[in-house]
Amino acid sequence: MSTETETAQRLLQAFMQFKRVEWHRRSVLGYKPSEVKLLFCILRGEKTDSPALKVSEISQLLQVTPPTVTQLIKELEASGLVERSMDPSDRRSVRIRLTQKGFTVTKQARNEFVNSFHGLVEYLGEAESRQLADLLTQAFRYFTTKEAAENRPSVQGEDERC
Amino acid sequence: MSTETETAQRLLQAFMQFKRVEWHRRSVLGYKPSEVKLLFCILRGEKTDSPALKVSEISQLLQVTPPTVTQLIKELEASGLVERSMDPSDRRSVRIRLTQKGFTVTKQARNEFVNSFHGLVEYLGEAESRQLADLLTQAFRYFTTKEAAENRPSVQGEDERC
DNA sequence: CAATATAATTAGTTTGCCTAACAAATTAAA
DNA sequence: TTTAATTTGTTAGGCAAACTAATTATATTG
Repeated sequence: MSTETETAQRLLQAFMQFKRVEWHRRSVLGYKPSEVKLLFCILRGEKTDSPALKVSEISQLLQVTPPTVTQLIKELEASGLVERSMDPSDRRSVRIRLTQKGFTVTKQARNEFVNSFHGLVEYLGEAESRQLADLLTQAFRYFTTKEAAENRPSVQGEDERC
Repeated sequence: MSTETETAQRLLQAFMQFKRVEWHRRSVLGYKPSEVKLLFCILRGEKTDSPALKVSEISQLLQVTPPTVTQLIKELEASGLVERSMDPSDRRSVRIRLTQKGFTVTKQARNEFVNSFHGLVEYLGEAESRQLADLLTQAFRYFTTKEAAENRPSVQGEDERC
């Protein structure tokens, strides 16, 4: 077997085994992983001084369909972490922002996550960690462009993700 | 913010974005990803000259619970890709092996996968690909030992995976 | 203004996994 | 040697996270 094929198999193995890791599956502070991800996304969106994110924007950032976002927001609203508000300039749009409680919880969850990744950085070493982040990002690009090419021939743009 | 925290955040970002990549979600040859994974596992198990894998062994290799394996095997059996057979030396055990059709399909699916990873190796470069595989494996170890430590204090062994 | 397009939601489905409860077979104990 | 405990696999049922299709409300355009 060629060296390149062997490397390809090693990579495949590594990805398959890694996919099972539960760093993202565990609930944080009693909220579901998907909810936490949405909270992170909203927090990021609020950093900019533009108005709060719309459902459609969140959908693009998280790369999930609008119904998924609506569902998650309903849950988070019920928990009192986010608020809906109508956009007066386009009353079809719904702006989502964190409540005070939501802000606190999100920050807390973020801390937990970053801390656990602190551990990983210690384990791998600073330089290796950076390299891993870079390589993963490159691999991500490879797969997404490949998928895009396969699913929707000749479509460009919209590569912003959360 | 400290450099280490910044690196931790970069890693976190990289993982979160990568988690969404669909290299594993796409169905292959009309079979569900989870089914294909199981097929790979069985193929691996058959390489050794020991008897065909038992449900419990597959469960350990794939790191899923036995009911999950039973379910998948039921599907694969219905599609005629695998066969159950009783182990005469312990009639509780069920040995799983690929049918001729199953063997063909599995090989084909494997080729598809490896080919797509060929592309990744070309994209990243040989050396970088190897390093990515290594770093992912290390990260995998970090997370699994961490999880093990958190969930079941002081348990060792059984680190073989598929 | 009528037709069409867009934003969000509702309803229902799929995939992948889980836990709980159990039957059958095996092993250990009385 | 029955009885009790354990192991192996299965069934049943459920939950999380995503999807598609259809609906409602609002905007935009011919």
